[in-house]
Amino acid sequence: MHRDDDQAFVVLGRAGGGISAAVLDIDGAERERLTLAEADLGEWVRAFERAHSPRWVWNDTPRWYAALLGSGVRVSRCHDLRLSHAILRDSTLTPGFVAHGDATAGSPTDWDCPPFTGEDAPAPALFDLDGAAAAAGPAIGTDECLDEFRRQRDAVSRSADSGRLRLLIAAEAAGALIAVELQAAGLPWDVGEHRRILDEVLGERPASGGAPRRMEDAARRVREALGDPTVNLDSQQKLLRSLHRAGILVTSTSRWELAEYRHPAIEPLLEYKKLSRLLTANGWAWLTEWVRDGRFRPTYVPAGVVTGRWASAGGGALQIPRQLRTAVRADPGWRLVVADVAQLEPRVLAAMSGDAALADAARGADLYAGIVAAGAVPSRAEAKVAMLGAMYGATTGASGLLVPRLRRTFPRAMALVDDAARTGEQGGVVSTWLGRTSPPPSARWRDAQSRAGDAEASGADESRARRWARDRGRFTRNFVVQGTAAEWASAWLADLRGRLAALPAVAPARTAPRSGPVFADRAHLAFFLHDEVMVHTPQEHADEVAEAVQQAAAAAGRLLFGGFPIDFPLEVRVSADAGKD
DNA sequence: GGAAGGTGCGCG
DNA sequence: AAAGCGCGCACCTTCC
Repeated sequence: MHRDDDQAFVVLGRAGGGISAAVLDIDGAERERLTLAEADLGEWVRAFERAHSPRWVWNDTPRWYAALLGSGVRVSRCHDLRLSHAILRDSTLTPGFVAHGDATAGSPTDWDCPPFTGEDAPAPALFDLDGAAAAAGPAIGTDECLDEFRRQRDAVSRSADSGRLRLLIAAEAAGALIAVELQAAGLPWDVGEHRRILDEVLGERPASGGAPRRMEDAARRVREALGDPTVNLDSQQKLLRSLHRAGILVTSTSRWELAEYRHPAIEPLLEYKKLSRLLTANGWAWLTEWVRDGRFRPTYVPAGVVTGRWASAGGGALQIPRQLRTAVRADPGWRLVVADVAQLEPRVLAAMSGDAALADAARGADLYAGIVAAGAVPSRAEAKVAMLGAMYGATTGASGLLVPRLRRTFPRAMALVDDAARTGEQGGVVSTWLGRTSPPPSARWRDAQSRAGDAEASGADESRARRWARDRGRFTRNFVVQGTAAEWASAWLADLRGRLAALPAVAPARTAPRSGPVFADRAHLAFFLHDEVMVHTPQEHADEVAEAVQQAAAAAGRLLFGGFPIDFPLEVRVSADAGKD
């Protein structure tokens, strides 16, 4: 795992009819340029990685790394130009960073584009997008990539806080690698258990293709109670009218509002909605479409959310209902180590604001109990609702009422989110701990604000401007906390990935081949969701993995917040394997 | 027949 | 119709 400074970076891109690799030293000076046939890329990367462990620089991680992983080649580090570009373009730490070849700052370039998903181009055309690159994704020529890489390095080194930006960019790149690896390894999914749940909850699936038995049954009871034998329960408008005719004067068909009424139609209707959700979101069709060979392989989209959180595409990976969690099951002889962080966002808020009182309250496993102990509010339930209200910007109701009490007890933490809200309301931008900056307000938003200031502004103009200002304030208030929590989570994942890679492989007889060539013989990440990870591991390494997950959390805390005394306690569970129940 | 918007609900 | 942030997806309706 040594690295020599003469081969610190390799920029990969297209040139001529093949692929060219620019080898750079630690100062970014080019030492060598190689031309490779596409078919030789995997073997060359494997050898170069083993010899030099460089940071691989490429336009867009999924475009390159999915194919490499598929041929069994893993890399330890990369620099994702597209993701870094998005950070540097908006960050207030790099005000001079303007898109390449772009006369007017802010107008989109090749680098401002969604990630490659494999869907906009057939697999054989993976590296075959020469001239069409702009439409389908970021620039792909080696020279263009090298150019952009140097501009990004310059911008970071000139920045007011290059240390934080380097951390952010490295964490983002690690996340990009991990996202591809998560999809390649997949989440072990027990199809039999999933089907058992469907049969039990929904009832048997009729051969004719109609709704399953229990759903039909619930629907029939609703129609009877409403005296409306044909009403379509899936049509919000028709259902609403039918409810009104039956004297149920709801203003929506949401479950929380329906639950407030007493009528024989309510119970079966709530039942119908619950079953219908399971059927349409995660029913038999979902299983057929998304689970192959015992693995659920969604596409993860790092920084797919403005705050830097990950999004997902396909299969609703980030919305797997708790109801189905028992279908997530390790291969025989393997275990799933499932870890989640307790109250990540308020802990991050304590650290980034340097609020020692909130950090004290966060000592131990339950931050909300600590808030009660600090005397801010009487009960845990109130502590939770107040803290969420403070981070989301609640102004009314129980939550809004409690927030001022937090302000008295934790003035520094509350000042940070209140300042972020004020800045947003005034049209400004805010930044996370590591320097990801929120997008500026839209032209529509600014127009609305300036129109409200005109002498002839109507009352409607003014109230709309105020409402939009408050909406934006709640967005920026939450941005700083949610975004910094995402940074912590990326650091956690990245550190954990390194620790897992250091664990030994298992013997061929003990492998999990469905996890793919790179991960079949070792512990690997299998799922990630904001503040939760799952690691699929040979059973004999489960204890070490559990320990690694803990150590990675502690390391992430130190990496972001140095010596500031803040805990990130995890709940860690080790599952049984498919052989037990 | 498809795009766009609304509604509702799953996750954090 | 959430009060109070961020998403993705399915379904219905409207419009072209």
